[in-house]
Amino acid sequence: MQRSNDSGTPKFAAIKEFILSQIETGNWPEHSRVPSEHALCDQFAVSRMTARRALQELTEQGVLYRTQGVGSFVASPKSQSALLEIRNIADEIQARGHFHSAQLVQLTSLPCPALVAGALGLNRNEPVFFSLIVHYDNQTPLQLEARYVNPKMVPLYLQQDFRYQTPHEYLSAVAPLTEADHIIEAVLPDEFTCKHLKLTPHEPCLRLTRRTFSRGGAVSFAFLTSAGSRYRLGGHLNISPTE
Amino acid sequence: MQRSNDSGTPKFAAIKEFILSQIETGNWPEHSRVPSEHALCDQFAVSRMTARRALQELTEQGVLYRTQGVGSFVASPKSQSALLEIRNIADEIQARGHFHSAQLVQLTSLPCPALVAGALGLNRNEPVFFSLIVHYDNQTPLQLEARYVNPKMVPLYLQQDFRYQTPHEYLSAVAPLTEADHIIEAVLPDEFTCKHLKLTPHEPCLRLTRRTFSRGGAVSFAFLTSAGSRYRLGGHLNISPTE
DNA sequence: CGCATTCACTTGTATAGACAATCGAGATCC
DNA sequence: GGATCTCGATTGTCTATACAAGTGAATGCG
Repeated sequence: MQRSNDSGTPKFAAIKEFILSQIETGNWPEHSRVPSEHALCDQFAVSRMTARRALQELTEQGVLYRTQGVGSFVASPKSQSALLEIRNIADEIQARGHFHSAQLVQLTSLPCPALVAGALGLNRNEPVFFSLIVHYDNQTPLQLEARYVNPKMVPLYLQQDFRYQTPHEYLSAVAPLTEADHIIEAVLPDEFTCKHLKLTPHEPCLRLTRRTFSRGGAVSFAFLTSAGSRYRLGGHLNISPTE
Repeated sequence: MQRSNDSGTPKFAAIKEFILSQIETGNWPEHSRVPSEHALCDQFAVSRMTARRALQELTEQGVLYRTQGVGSFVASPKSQSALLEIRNIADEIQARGHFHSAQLVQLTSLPCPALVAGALGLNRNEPVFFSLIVHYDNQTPLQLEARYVNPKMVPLYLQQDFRYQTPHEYLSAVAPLTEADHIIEAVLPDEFTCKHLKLTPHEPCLRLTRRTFSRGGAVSFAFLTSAGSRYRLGGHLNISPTE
């Protein structure tokens, strides 16, 4: 194929990355003008259709907005929720101007419970990695994250230090997310959850059960319990009751 | 512009509509093969780039899936939750093989509460339509739907009989959905909700607050409270805590 | 039979050019 | 000054073509 380099990266993808990097570093602030299709043609020595494709895809992802006869511009960062992005709780908390910290309660290998075995495609009692973390927003406990991880997909999971990097961050790096299941429930916290989130047993909680997949198969199965807070759902979603 | 007709419809859009119509009428069932780019070129007398664009956009919308070297195929209808589908609770219940019924508790015009006024872009105490409905799955109450509707967008709302047609069905018909906000919370039911959903005050509930828009502006603002059930979230979503 | 090779078909990336539609700014006219 | 016109810049649609890359089926060989 006609490629700008030997790394296998298509040219339009290289242009997208360039534009995204300019936005991320703050060089191109919100609502600032992005080079026109013609300018990108010159800059990257590509045809207009290729430059156009980069701008087009970024527009579909909500990174840019374009107006015929005027130009292309950087969109508001908040609408940049790409396709299968699952946000990192640390990023969320920092985006609100707060301080995120995490307390590692448990990090171990244990025999796989039946329910988890089914979800991750493992055999019952086969070893599975497990982490239990409390996420704090400033000094307030916000979320209890119980996560089972498939050792075949992520063999070095137990060696990580999750006080400095969330499991989500680490897993995103080693096993890029391709798919996810979600179930959301309203539950009352058990004694253990009450203790870690400093709740009373009558405060309702949202529990999000999330199973993530990467190219090779099921990666992790997580229970994210949050103190009765409100969550905004965005993106293209459908919501259906389960049996 | 080079156009296949004088209606102002671009050629690629005409091809998309053709493909969608074949799928909707059942002519092209799930997983069946869609004409190749080359075949569409001949059929519509367009260049390959134009035929390709139609297939491409339908793929991005989840209507088709394509594999290099193999072909393009009709995707599963369930993943056709494409852009902004919000399911109808009656359809959901019937999809589970159960019987849906609805009890109309209240249907009236009332002065707009402040919170609703902001959400719908109305003035405080200006009249707003309000409906309160209990949805049953077989004989079990499943969801309490409290909905405020913008009279400017849907002037005939109060004339409908919501025992036979859900508000969602009616609104979809008269004001096609273009956008929606969602907030999900875990709450304990108030006395009124307990009564209608036959709950005890200690059973946690999921409350989905949904604001819908059509082309002309905000259409409705609904509070959907469900007895502690589990909800499956699908589609491309992001979930973020609110302030 | 089992295996590798070849080949046709399909999708993916890219080019160079054309005309259409829209907008904004500057020039022109009254 | 204010309204109108023109024109350049920019994005939107489309063509015709080329080569790359993946798949699957047919073919040929040992």
